[in-house]
Amino acid sequence: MKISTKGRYALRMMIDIAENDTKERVTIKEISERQGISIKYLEQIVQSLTRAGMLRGERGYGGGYMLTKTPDQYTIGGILRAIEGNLAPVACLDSEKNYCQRSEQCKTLDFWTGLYEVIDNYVDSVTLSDFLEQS
Amino acid sequence: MKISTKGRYALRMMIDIAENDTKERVTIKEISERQGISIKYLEQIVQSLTRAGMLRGERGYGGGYMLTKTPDQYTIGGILRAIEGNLAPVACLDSEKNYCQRSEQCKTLDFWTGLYEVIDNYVDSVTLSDFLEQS
DNA sequence: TATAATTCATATCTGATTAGTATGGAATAA
DNA sequence: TTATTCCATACTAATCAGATATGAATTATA
Repeated sequence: MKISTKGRYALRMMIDIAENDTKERVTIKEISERQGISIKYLEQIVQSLTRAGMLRGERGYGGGYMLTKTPDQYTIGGILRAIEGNLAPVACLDSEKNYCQRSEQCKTLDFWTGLYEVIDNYVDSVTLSDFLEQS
Repeated sequence: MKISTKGRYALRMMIDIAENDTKERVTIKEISERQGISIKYLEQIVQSLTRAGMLRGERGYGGGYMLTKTPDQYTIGGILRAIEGNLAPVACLDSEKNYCQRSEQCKTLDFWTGLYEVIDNYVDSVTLSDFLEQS
Protein backbone atom coordinates (compact mmCIF):
# COMPACT_ATOMS: atom_id res chain seq x y z
CA MET A 1 0.00 0.00 0.00
CA LYS A 2 2.70 2.43 -1.00
CA ILE A 3 3.28 5.04 -3.63
CA SER A 4 6.65 4.16 -5.17
CA THR A 5 9.74 6.34 -5.12
CA LYS A 6 9.05 7.12 -8.76
CA GLY A 7 5.71 8.64 -7.84
CA ARG A 8 7.18 10.67 -5.00
CA TYR A 9 10.12 11.83 -7.08
CA ALA A 10 7.81 12.80 -9.94
CA LEU A 11 5.95 15.15 -7.63
CA ARG A 12 9.17 16.71 -6.32
CA MET A 13 10.40 17.03 -9.86
CA MET A 14 7.26 18.79 -11.05
CA ILE A 15 7.42 21.20 -8.12
CA ASP A 16 11.08 21.86 -8.86
CA ILE A 17 10.37 22.61 -12.50
CA ALA A 18 7.41 24.81 -11.61
CA GLU A 19 9.55 26.79 -9.20
CA ASN A 20 12.30 27.32 -11.72
CA ASP A 21 10.17 27.73 -14.79
CA THR A 22 10.42 31.51 -14.84
CA LYS A 23 14.04 31.40 -16.04
CA GLU A 24 15.33 29.22 -18.85
CA ARG A 25 14.44 25.61 -19.39
CA VAL A 26 15.14 23.36 -16.46
CA THR A 27 17.65 20.55 -16.96
CA ILE A 28 17.68 17.13 -15.38
CA LYS A 29 21.16 17.84 -14.11
CA GLU A 30 19.96 20.85 -12.12
CA ILE A 31 17.05 18.93 -10.70
CA SER A 32 19.31 16.06 -9.80
CA GLU A 33 21.58 18.37 -7.84
CA ARG A 34 18.79 20.19 -6.06
CA GLN A 35 16.80 17.10 -5.22
CA GLY A 36 19.58 14.62 -4.61
CA ILE A 37 18.22 12.04 -7.05
CA SER A 38 20.35 10.37 -9.72
CA ILE A 39 20.20 11.78 -13.23
CA LYS A 40 19.49 8.38 -14.76
CA TYR A 41 16.57 7.69 -12.49
CA LEU A 42 15.11 11.12 -13.10
CA GLU A 43 15.44 10.63 -16.85
CA GLN A 44 13.26 7.58 -16.61
CA ILE A 45 10.63 9.36 -14.58
CA VAL A 46 10.58 12.44 -16.73
CA GLN A 47 9.87 10.36 -19.80
CA SER A 48 6.57 9.20 -18.37
CA LEU A 49 5.70 12.80 -17.67
CA THR A 50 6.55 14.05 -21.15
CA ARG A 51 4.69 11.17 -22.78
CA ALA A 52 1.69 12.11 -20.68
CA GLY A 53 1.97 15.61 -22.10
CA MET A 54 2.80 17.20 -18.78
CA LEU A 55 6.20 18.48 -19.77
CA ARG A 56 7.86 19.50 -22.98
CA GLY A 57 11.49 18.56 -23.44
CA GLU A 58 13.94 20.19 -25.79
CA ARG A 59 17.20 18.52 -26.65
CA GLY A 60 20.68 19.77 -27.22
CA TYR A 61 22.66 22.68 -25.91
CA GLY A 62 20.45 24.97 -23.85
CA GLY A 63 17.74 22.34 -23.80
CA GLY A 64 15.72 21.14 -20.85
CA TYR A 65 12.17 20.85 -19.68
CA MET A 66 9.28 23.20 -19.19
CA LEU A 67 5.68 22.96 -18.12
CA THR A 68 3.02 22.75 -20.82
CA LYS A 69 0.34 24.28 -18.62
CA THR A 70 0.07 26.68 -15.71
CA PRO A 71 0.70 25.12 -12.28
CA ASP A 72 -2.93 25.31 -11.20
CA GLN A 73 -3.85 23.09 -14.13
CA TYR A 74 -1.89 20.13 -12.82
CA THR A 75 -3.62 18.03 -10.22
CA ILE A 76 -1.35 15.86 -8.13
CA GLY A 77 -3.60 12.95 -9.02
CA GLY A 78 -2.79 13.49 -12.67
CA ILE A 79 0.93 13.51 -12.00
CA LEU A 80 0.81 10.37 -9.88
CA ARG A 81 -1.33 8.48 -12.37
CA ALA A 82 1.11 9.33 -15.15
CA ILE A 83 3.72 7.39 -13.19
CA GLU A 84 1.88 4.79 -11.17
CA GLY A 85 -1.07 4.07 -13.38
CA ASN A 86 -4.39 4.28 -11.61
CA LEU A 87 -4.48 4.57 -7.85
CA ALA A 88 -6.85 1.66 -7.21
CA PRO A 89 -6.14 0.33 -3.72
CA VAL A 90 -6.95 -3.28 -4.65
CA ALA A 91 -6.26 -5.39 -7.73
CA CYS A 92 -9.99 -6.08 -8.06
CA LEU A 93 -10.54 -2.47 -9.13
CA ASP A 94 -7.62 -2.36 -11.52
CA SER A 95 -9.42 -1.83 -14.78
CA GLU A 96 -6.43 -2.81 -16.89
CA LYS A 97 -6.27 -6.39 -15.68
CA ASN A 98 -9.86 -7.34 -15.10
CA TYR A 99 -9.45 -9.91 -12.44
CA CYS A 100 -12.26 -10.96 -10.30
CA GLN A 101 -15.03 -13.36 -11.22
CA ARG A 102 -16.57 -12.95 -7.78
CA SER A 103 -17.27 -9.28 -8.23
CA GLU A 104 -20.98 -9.92 -8.69
CA GLN A 105 -21.39 -11.53 -5.34
CA CYS A 106 -18.55 -9.73 -3.60
CA LYS A 107 -19.54 -8.16 -0.32
CA THR A 108 -16.41 -6.08 -0.04
CA LEU A 109 -16.39 -4.44 -3.46
CA ASP A 110 -18.37 -1.38 -2.36
CA PHE A 111 -16.01 -0.83 0.51
CA TRP A 112 -12.98 -0.87 -1.76
CA THR A 113 -14.70 1.36 -4.28
CA GLY A 114 -15.34 3.85 -1.51
CA LEU A 115 -11.69 3.81 -0.54
CA TYR A 116 -10.70 4.32 -4.15
CA GLU A 117 -12.96 7.37 -4.29
CA VAL A 118 -11.61 9.10 -1.19
CA ILE A 119 -8.09 8.62 -2.51
CA ASP A 120 -8.93 9.96 -5.96
CA ASN A 121 -10.88 12.88 -4.55
CA TYR A 122 -8.04 13.88 -2.30
CA VAL A 123 -5.24 13.72 -4.83
CA ASP A 124 -7.34 15.57 -7.39
CA SER A 125 -8.18 18.35 -4.93
CA VAL A 126 -4.57 19.55 -4.78
CA THR A 127 -2.69 21.19 -7.65
CA LEU A 128 0.90 22.06 -8.30
CA SER A 129 0.23 25.71 -7.52
CA ASP A 130 -0.56 24.71 -3.92
CA PHE A 131 3.11 23.88 -3.52
CA LEU A 132 4.42 27.20 -4.79
CA GLU A 133 5.03 30.14 -2.49
CA GLN A 134 2.77 33.00 -3.42
CA SER A 135 4.76 36.18 -3.82
CA MET B 1 -0.32 1.30 -4.14
CA LYS B 2 -2.19 -1.89 -3.41
CA ILE B 3 -3.62 -3.71 -0.46
CA SER B 4 -2.25 -7.28 -0.66
CA THR B 5 -4.33 -10.41 -1.11
CA LYS B 6 -3.72 -11.15 2.56
CA GLY B 7 -5.42 -7.93 3.53
CA ARG B 8 -8.36 -8.55 1.24
CA TYR B 9 -8.72 -12.16 2.32
CA ALA B 10 -8.54 -11.15 5.98
CA LEU B 11 -11.54 -8.92 5.52
CA ARG B 12 -13.51 -11.63 3.72
CA MET B 13 -12.53 -14.07 6.42
CA MET B 14 -13.69 -11.79 9.22
CA ILE B 15 -17.01 -11.22 7.50
CA ASP B 16 -17.39 -14.95 6.97
CA ILE B 17 -16.75 -15.67 10.64
CA ALA B 18 -19.07 -12.90 11.75
CA GLU B 19 -21.83 -14.28 9.55
CA ASN B 20 -21.44 -17.79 10.87
CA ASP B 21 -20.63 -16.94 14.47
CA THR B 22 -24.14 -17.64 15.74
CA LYS B 23 -23.65 -21.40 15.35
CA GLU B 24 -20.62 -23.34 16.54
CA ARG B 25 -17.07 -22.26 16.07
CA VAL B 26 -16.05 -21.59 12.51
CA THR B 27 -13.30 -23.74 11.04
CA ILE B 28 -10.71 -22.78 8.49
CA LYS B 29 -11.89 -25.64 6.33
CA GLU B 30 -15.39 -24.20 6.10
CA ILE B 31 -14.08 -20.75 5.30
CA SER B 32 -11.76 -22.18 2.68
CA GLU B 33 -14.67 -23.90 0.96
CA ARG B 34 -16.97 -20.91 1.10
CA GLN B 35 -14.37 -18.37 0.05
CA GLY B 36 -12.32 -20.44 -2.36
CA ILE B 37 -9.02 -19.70 -0.66
CA SER B 38 -6.52 -22.42 0.27
CA ILE B 39 -6.52 -23.69 3.85
CA LYS B 40 -2.81 -23.14 4.24
CA TYR B 41 -2.96 -19.55 3.14
CA LEU B 42 -5.91 -18.83 5.40
CA GLU B 43 -4.08 -20.39 8.33
CA GLN B 44 -1.31 -17.92 7.86
CA ILE B 45 -3.67 -14.98 7.71
CA VAL B 46 -5.76 -16.06 10.67
CA GLN B 47 -2.69 -16.21 12.86
CA SER B 48 -2.07 -12.51 12.45
CA LEU B 49 -5.67 -11.90 13.44
CA THR B 50 -5.56 -14.06 16.56
CA ARG B 51 -2.26 -12.55 17.63
CA ALA B 52 -3.87 -9.14 17.28
CA GLY B 53 -6.61 -10.35 19.61
CA MET B 54 -9.32 -10.16 16.99
CA LEU B 55 -10.19 -13.84 17.02
CA ARG B 56 -9.97 -16.66 19.50
CA GLY B 57 -8.96 -20.07 18.19
CA GLU B 58 -9.66 -23.38 19.87
CA ARG B 59 -7.88 -26.51 18.83
CA GLY B 60 -8.94 -30.09 18.45
CA TYR B 61 -12.16 -31.81 17.53
CA GLY B 62 -14.98 -29.28 17.45
CA GLY B 63 -12.48 -26.44 17.50
CA GLY B 64 -12.39 -23.41 15.29
CA TYR B 65 -12.50 -19.65 15.51
CA MET B 66 -14.83 -17.10 17.02
CA LEU B 67 -14.94 -13.35 17.35
CA THR B 68 -13.71 -11.81 20.58
CA LYS B 69 -15.91 -8.73 20.23
CA THR B 70 -19.20 -7.78 18.64
CA PRO B 71 -19.04 -6.95 14.93
CA ASP B 72 -19.58 -3.25 15.45
CA GLN B 73 -16.42 -3.13 17.55
CA TYR B 74 -14.18 -4.10 14.62
CA THR B 75 -13.17 -1.31 12.32
CA ILE B 76 -11.95 -2.40 8.92
CA GLY B 77 -8.90 -0.24 9.54
CA GLY B 78 -8.05 -2.36 12.55
CA ILE B 79 -8.35 -5.56 10.59
CA LEU B 80 -6.22 -4.30 7.72
CA ARG B 81 -3.53 -2.94 10.01
CA ALA B 82 -3.30 -6.29 11.77
CA ILE B 83 -2.26 -7.77 8.43
CA GLU B 84 -0.59 -5.01 6.48
CA GLY B 85 0.94 -2.95 9.23
CA ASN B 86 0.08 0.73 9.03
CA LEU B 87 -1.57 2.11 5.93
CA ALA B 88 0.89 4.93 5.28
CA PRO B 89 0.80 5.69 1.54
CA VAL B 90 4.49 6.61 1.38
CA ALA B 91 7.59 5.17 3.01
CA CYS B 92 8.39 8.61 4.46
CA LEU B 93 5.45 8.26 6.84
CA ASP B 94 6.22 4.70 7.83
CA SER B 95 6.96 5.15 11.51
CA GLU B 96 8.63 1.74 11.83
CA LYS B 97 11.47 2.53 9.48
CA ASN B 98 12.14 6.21 9.99
CA TYR B 99 13.56 7.10 6.67
CA CYS B 100 13.73 10.58 5.52
CA GLN B 101 16.33 13.15 6.48
CA ARG B 102 14.71 15.72 4.26
CA SER B 103 11.47 15.76 6.21
CA GLU B 104 12.29 19.12 7.76
CA GLN B 105 12.53 20.88 4.45
CA CYS B 106 10.18 18.59 2.55
CA LYS B 107 7.50 20.45 0.65
CA THR B 108 5.44 17.36 -0.04
CA LEU B 109 5.20 15.94 3.46
CA ASP B 110 1.98 17.75 4.34
CA PHE B 111 0.36 16.48 1.18
CA TRP B 112 1.22 12.88 2.00
CA THR B 113 0.12 13.30 5.59
CA GLY B 114 -3.21 14.52 4.31
CA LEU B 115 -3.57 11.48 2.08
CA TYR B 116 -2.69 9.23 5.01
CA GLU B 117 -5.45 10.86 7.02
CA VAL B 118 -8.21 10.46 4.47
CA ILE B 119 -7.29 6.79 4.11
CA ASP B 120 -7.24 6.18 7.86
CA ASN B 121 -10.46 8.09 8.40
CA TYR B 122 -12.24 6.11 5.75
CA VAL B 123 -11.17 2.64 6.83
CA ASP B 124 -11.92 3.45 10.45
CA SER B 125 -15.39 4.73 9.62
CA VAL B 126 -16.60 1.29 8.54
CA THR B 127 -17.07 -1.67 10.87
CA LEU B 128 -17.68 -5.37 10.39
CA SER B 129 -21.33 -4.93 11.22
CA ASP B 130 -21.72 -2.80 8.11
CA PHE B 131 -21.15 -5.97 6.09
CA LEU B 132 -23.78 -8.06 7.83
CA GLU B 133 -27.37 -8.18 6.64
CA GLN B 134 -29.63 -6.83 9.32
CA SER B 135 -32.44 -9.28 10.01
C1' DT C 1 32.58 20.95 -38.75
C1' DA C 2 33.72 19.30 -34.37
C1' DT C 3 32.35 19.29 -29.70
C1' DA C 4 29.86 19.57 -25.59
C1' DA C 5 25.43 19.51 -23.65
C1' DT C 6 21.29 17.78 -23.43
C1' DT C 7 17.12 14.77 -24.05
C1' DC C 8 15.43 10.14 -25.66
C1' DA C 9 15.12 5.02 -25.62
C1' DT C 10 16.10 0.56 -23.89
C1' DA C 11 18.39 -3.05 -21.51
C1' DT C 12 20.13 -5.00 -17.49
C1' DC C 13 20.83 -5.91 -12.68
C1' DT C 14 19.83 -6.63 -7.69
C1' DG C 15 17.17 -7.18 -3.72
C1' DA C 16 12.73 -7.14 -1.57
C1' DT C 17 8.09 -8.39 -1.50
C1' DT C 18 4.02 -11.09 -2.70
C1' DA C 19 1.53 -15.09 -2.99
C1' DG C 20 1.33 -19.26 -2.00
C1' DT C 21 2.82 -24.45 -0.61
C1' DA C 22 4.86 -27.76 2.44
C1' DT C 23 6.07 -29.95 6.65
C1' DG C 24 5.27 -31.19 10.97
C1' DG C 25 3.94 -30.32 15.82
C1' DA C 26 0.39 -29.54 19.75
C1' DA C 27 -4.15 -29.77 21.71
C1' DT C 28 -8.65 -31.79 22.21
C1' DA C 29 -13.04 -34.45 21.76
C1' DA C 30 -14.98 -38.81 20.69
C1' DT D 1 -5.82 -43.85 20.32
C1' DT D 2 -7.38 -41.65 16.51
C1' DA D 3 -9.34 -38.02 13.81
C1' DT D 4 -9.74 -33.28 13.81
C1' DT D 5 -8.42 -28.98 14.38
C1' DC D 6 -5.27 -25.02 15.25
C1' DC D 7 -0.23 -23.47 15.62
C1' DA D 8 4.48 -22.44 13.88
C1' DT D 9 7.90 -22.04 10.67
C1' DA D 10 10.37 -22.97 6.38
C1' DC D 11 10.55 -22.87 1.59
C1' DT D 12 9.81 -21.43 -3.38
C1' DA D 13 8.58 -19.12 -7.60
C1' DA D 14 7.21 -15.03 -9.65
C1' DT D 15 6.82 -10.29 -9.73
C1' DC D 16 7.99 -5.60 -8.65
C1' DA D 17 10.91 -1.75 -6.97
C1' DG D 18 14.71 0.82 -7.44
C1' DA D 19 17.88 1.73 -9.57
C1' DT D 20 22.34 1.75 -13.12
C1' DA D 21 24.29 1.30 -17.84
C1' DT D 22 24.73 1.95 -22.67
C1' DG D 23 24.29 4.46 -26.41
C1' DA D 24 21.67 7.13 -29.96
C1' DA D 25 19.54 11.65 -31.53
C1' DT D 26 19.35 16.63 -31.37
C1' DT D 27 21.05 21.27 -30.92
C1' DA D 28 23.88 25.61 -29.85
C1' DT D 29 28.27 27.35 -30.12
C1' DA D 30 33.28 27.83 -30.90
